[in-house]
Amino acid sequence: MTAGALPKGYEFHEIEARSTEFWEQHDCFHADTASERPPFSIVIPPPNVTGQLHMGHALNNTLQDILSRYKRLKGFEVLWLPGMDHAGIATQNVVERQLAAEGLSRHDLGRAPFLARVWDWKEKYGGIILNQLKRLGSSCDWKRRRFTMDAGLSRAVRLVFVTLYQEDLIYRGERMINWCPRCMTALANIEVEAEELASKLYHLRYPLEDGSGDLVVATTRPETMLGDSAVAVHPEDPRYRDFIGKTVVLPLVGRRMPVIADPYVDRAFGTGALKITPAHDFNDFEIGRKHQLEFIRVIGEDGTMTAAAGRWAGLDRGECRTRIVDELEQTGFLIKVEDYANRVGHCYRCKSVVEPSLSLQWFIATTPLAEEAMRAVRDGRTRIIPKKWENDYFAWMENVEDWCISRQIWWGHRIPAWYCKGCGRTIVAMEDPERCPDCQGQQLEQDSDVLDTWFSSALWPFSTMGWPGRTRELEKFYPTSVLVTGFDILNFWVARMMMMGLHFMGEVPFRDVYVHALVRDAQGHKMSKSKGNVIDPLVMMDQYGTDALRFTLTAFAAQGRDIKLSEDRIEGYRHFVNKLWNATRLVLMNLDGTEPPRDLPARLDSLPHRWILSRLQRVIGEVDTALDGYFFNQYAQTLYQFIWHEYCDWYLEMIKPDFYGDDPDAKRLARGLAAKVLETVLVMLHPVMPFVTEEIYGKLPHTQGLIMAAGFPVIDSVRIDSAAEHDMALIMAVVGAVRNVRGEMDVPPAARVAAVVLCDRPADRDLLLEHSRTIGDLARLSSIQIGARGELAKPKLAAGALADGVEIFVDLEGILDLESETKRLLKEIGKLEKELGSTARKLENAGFLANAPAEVVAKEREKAGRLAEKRDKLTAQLERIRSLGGGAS
RNA sequence: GGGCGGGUAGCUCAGUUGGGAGAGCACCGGCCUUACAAGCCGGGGGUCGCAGGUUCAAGCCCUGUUCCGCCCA
Repeated sequence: MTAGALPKGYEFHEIEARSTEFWEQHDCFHADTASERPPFSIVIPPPNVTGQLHMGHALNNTLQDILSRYKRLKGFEVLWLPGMDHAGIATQNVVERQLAAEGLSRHDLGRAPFLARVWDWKEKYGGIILNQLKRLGSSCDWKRRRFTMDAGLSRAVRLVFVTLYQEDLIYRGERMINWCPRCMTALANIEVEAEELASKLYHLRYPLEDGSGDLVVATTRPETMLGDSAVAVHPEDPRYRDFIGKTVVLPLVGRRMPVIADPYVDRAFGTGALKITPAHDFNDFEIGRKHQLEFIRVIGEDGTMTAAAGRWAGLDRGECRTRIVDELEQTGFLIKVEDYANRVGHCYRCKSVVEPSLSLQWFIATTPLAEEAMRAVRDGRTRIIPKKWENDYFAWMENVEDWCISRQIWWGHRIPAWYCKGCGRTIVAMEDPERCPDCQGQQLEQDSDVLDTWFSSALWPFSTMGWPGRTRELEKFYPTSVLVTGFDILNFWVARMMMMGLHFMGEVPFRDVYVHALVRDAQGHKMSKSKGNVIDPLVMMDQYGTDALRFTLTAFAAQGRDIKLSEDRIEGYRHFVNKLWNATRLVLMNLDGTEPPRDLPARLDSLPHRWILSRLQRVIGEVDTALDGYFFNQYAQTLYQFIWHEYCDWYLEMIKPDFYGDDPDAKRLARGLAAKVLETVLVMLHPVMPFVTEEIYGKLPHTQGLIMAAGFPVIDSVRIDSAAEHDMALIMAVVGAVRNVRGEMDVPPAARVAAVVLCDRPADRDLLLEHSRTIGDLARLSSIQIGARGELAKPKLAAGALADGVEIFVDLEGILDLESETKRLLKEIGKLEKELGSTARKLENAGFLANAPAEVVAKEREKAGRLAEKRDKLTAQLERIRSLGGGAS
């Protein structure tokens, strides 16, 4: 397809919509399990079914898309498997809020009708984020989309549960857990976020029963005193040695409690005496078990005080604290109150203060699973990139605690455990049991809890591919090639996938884990709705185009650093999209509807062509290195620099005369090469800017079909041409020198000036002579004379400049201001002197000459010579100007 | 208290084997030069947090120190 002129600006709205629809309709990203191509696979970190696309998703999926498209271009059979998780607590919350608006609770409906309602909601609103991902250009295999509550995945969940139970790796027991009184469910430790609060430290006096004195304890939670069953001191604390074994009387309550000794107590904290509430604190729980203390639950599931709290029963825990403090103060048991900053656990879903609580729950014994998961990273079966995150992974794995997997909600995978009312036996089975295998009783009651959402997410890499079936997907695409994710869920999710993958598949779930940064606002703050600093990716795509957004995120995705994003930057990169578009316009305009030759001559004579091809080969290499090593920012910067500042700024400018000239061969060559180089960079750019590249690619000659089917360019080492690069550098330097003079002297672009170029090296002189017309065009010269020193007369009133040993005089008769030219030369000479100084110091240093590699010394010598020559020439020019009456300074 | 990361131009950041401090944006000056004013050309600007050390040579390696951020207790 050959097209004429392109519209003047890139209209992304229509083009993006068209491409997205086309890709989807033609199943462009469907992975073929029968393909002979080598596999490359990614499973998406499943967004919540309740989710809306935010910048974190945009980054995460842009990076996955870059890898997917890159590998597709490289000839891999790519599977990028999309889907969502059911987000148990979050989704239930959403639907419960809807119900609340109708004045109903889920209990009013009952379990089955409530679940039906959640499914309804899911069907209606649950797919939003997937459409947003499509809009972002994500090249997922959409036909293979999965949901953690799908029948297949649910079966996998059940099999895993049953198997682990049979292996004694899942058990039910009464343990301390974190309880969210708002969500009314247990949480895993990892789901609790510690947040610093300005609170108080209350010093309470506990009198000894025998009247011989008092113990003062310090606590941030005075209401828990109602559940105290001991006071602990350090066994070696001389202050309290005599108290050990005695009995204290709990104020207000009157309970008699022992004073025990335990080395856990921190003598330096508070008073050194610690009240022990075994049912409401993790550490106290351990002490309580060790010393066989009484466990008294005074705070209930809904956050109100229980009957065990006596006359405070029914009060909210906060209210109770106020009342207790009042009463203690009135009765003289409150000694003092200090301000105290402490870290308090909050529910990561609803931000309520969690209540450590003794509770009967299901757990996974994680330690045995963690062993293998650590080994897999240690021996490199899975790499974590950047490597520093391995520390976090190991730190967590080494101290891993049993994972509480039961949740007291309804939306999720129901725990496949039944309790026999007859004999009390627990039955865990793949198929729902009808009678108890022990007593044959039919009074079976299923556990009402569901599993933690992360339980099913932990199976994602293989459950989505059809496990426990032995599918072709698993065969071809497991283990997956890479997992791309944020560090915030490294332990929530990645660590658990490692454990489950290794245990059930016998293989790691992914070869690489690429951990990317968080997207923050321009000030470096986390984006949050409450702060109002959220930049909505959908709005950005609307305003600047998806490619601009994607390119921005990529250009900033340096390993190990957070991304500080602002709208300005997105706008800035939209300019790049536009630049690319306009370069294409220029090329197409000059093709003039012709089909230039597809194949390039083996040998090219023209310098700009040789140069751009040589640079292109190097760029191909740099892009490969960058993407293979997950250096996304480098990938983006390399192409930006090459396209804008080499291809557009120099190459296209230099070949314009060929386009406009009469030489048919030169014209054909320029047309062919300009198009060829553009096509090549488009392919390389396609992974990050799928839309604009697809659109442009279709308009170039010789291209057929979609850009994603084009092969990724391969370095053609024959085209690497150091001589051409060297020659171009000289021409660029000469042009730059003239432009510098013009700029400094405020010569308007329209004014053409004459120049004399003096160059003693014959080879360079020939080169400049050969390209004198190009130099004249680029530097806007009216005439250019080139010769050896002494051969040509210098213009009378000229500004001089130097480039690589070449001396250039720009004739500024009528323009030159002697004073400002003097100033300019002095400035230049000053800069040279400074540089020369540091070089000279090195060369005078005997140690440097003796120890540095010969080539480094030679380089330094050469540099010193060059600088000195330059300085001398400029000084001579300065003398000339002064002799003409320039500034005396 | 422990661990990790960071401090480089006004801002945001590159700098992957130690050997001439870079980019983008912003800023200043000149331009509607027929792809692009969403553009072109030129320019100014840095004691690489601080102090030591290793080395002929340190933004880079080592030690200490300070500030900021995150994680854990």
